[in-house]
Amino acid sequence: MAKTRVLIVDDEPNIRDLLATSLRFAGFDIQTAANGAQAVTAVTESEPDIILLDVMLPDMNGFSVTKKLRASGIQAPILFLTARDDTEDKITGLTVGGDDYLTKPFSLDEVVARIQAILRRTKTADAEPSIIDAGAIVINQDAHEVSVEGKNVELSPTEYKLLRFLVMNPDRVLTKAQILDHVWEYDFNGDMGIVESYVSYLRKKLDPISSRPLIQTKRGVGYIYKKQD
Amino acid sequence: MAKTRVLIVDDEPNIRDLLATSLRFAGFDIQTAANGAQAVTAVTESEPDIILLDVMLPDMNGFSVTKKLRASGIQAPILFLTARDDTEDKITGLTVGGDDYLTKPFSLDEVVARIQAILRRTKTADAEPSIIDAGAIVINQDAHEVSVEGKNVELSPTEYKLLRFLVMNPDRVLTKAQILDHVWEYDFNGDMGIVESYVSYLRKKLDPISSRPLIQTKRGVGYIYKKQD
DNA sequence: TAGGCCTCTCAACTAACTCTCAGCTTTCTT
DNA sequence: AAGAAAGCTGAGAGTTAGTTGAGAGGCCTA
Repeated sequence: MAKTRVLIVDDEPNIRDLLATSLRFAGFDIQTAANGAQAVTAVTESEPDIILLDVMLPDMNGFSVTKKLRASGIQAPILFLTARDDTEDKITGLTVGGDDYLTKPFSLDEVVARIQAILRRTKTADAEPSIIDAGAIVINQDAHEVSVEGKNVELSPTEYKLLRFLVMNPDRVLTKAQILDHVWEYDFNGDMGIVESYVSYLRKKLDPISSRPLIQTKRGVGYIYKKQD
Repeated sequence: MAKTRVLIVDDEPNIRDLLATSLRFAGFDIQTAANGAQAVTAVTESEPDIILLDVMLPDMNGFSVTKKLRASGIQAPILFLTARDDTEDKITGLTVGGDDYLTKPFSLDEVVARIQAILRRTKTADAEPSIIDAGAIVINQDAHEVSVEGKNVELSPTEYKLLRFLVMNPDRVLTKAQILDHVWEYDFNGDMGIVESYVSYLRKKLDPISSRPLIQTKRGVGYIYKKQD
């Protein structure tokens, strides 16, 4: 299967680069545009499979761009990016037809997860549930549910994202810096102590119902989740 | 089974796009026309299974278009779209046969439901009632009746639509934005607090007669209805 | 025109979550 | 064996998300 083509439309170069780098690494084929006009040009040159679109662009807003794109016959789903405080009025009517939105500042892992969720839903008509099955831990992404050896666990949003990141990268040590960069919002500026805290929270919830410690510490390096012992 | 072909006839590009995107995602094969003349041309090219027709078009009214379509031998049922303040006389006489009408602004979920209702009625001669059977909750769409574990519940129109949307997407978290975009009329521009209010109303009616909480909150994500626990 | 249902808004309240910090334990180094 | 570094965790402050009651206003029916 060819690489999925993603078009990133955002006027802030920082965000654009952050997304481009991160998504390229995640295996996507990336194109970027800094405003609505460029976006319209870009889609005609190479039709993307999905579009990441900032709702507030210098030349036009999300609705106008969407309209122009749709008018050019583009049917690719759109993941809208909005500022936290835009979220009441600006997004209504956006999550139609497989589209979705994400508020800035987001976490990189969340962007990838959303893209995959959208593509899954739009590609296959009747989407089978998206399940990450990694041995002892099974995550149902549609229902946002986690089970350990068959038993359900209730997790807070951050605990969920952290565990998902660990489980999606099994048998690999992830440094605290990597975890911070992927799981926390990109403008988070506390220290890595928070990762330790949340690993602790997870262990407190997971280990009592598991037959073995699930998240292991690699001292001086980071944390690892192993599919089997 | 091949995809159902829907022809959308409306002069407002916004509405056309909204409908096209939404219905395409719902699994229909979409064609569009901006006026009566285009509509007549379109139906001859590819015979639609159902037509969504705005009653007030720039070049001719609903009666004329219908007459022309019928004259070309098209028997597909028509779902008329009318403005809220259009008086009764604009509609009377139109909804003969399997036809029906819907007032603007409508909700997207409602459009899909109506289309399916019409197709059900016109396709199978002896219409068996359309029942959504999702575990504890059973919805009879023809009778607009809801039962929880066999017991009947009276719901207001909005409560009904909200519950239907949740029940038609079981075991999947639906965000407040998705719910707002599908269940509420497309021009609604209040905030998502209303979804919370209506979930609260539903719970007050459903939970007392149910053996388990039916609508669960996924904090930071949305709401979910699970077929079984 | 009054009464009743319905929709929607608002605000108080509650529960849950995020993050920081400090003191503790474990592991490594010399 | 002692000290340093790294990691763990409980407590708590501050914030945010979700729930619910009260009520304004619209619309329909009697």
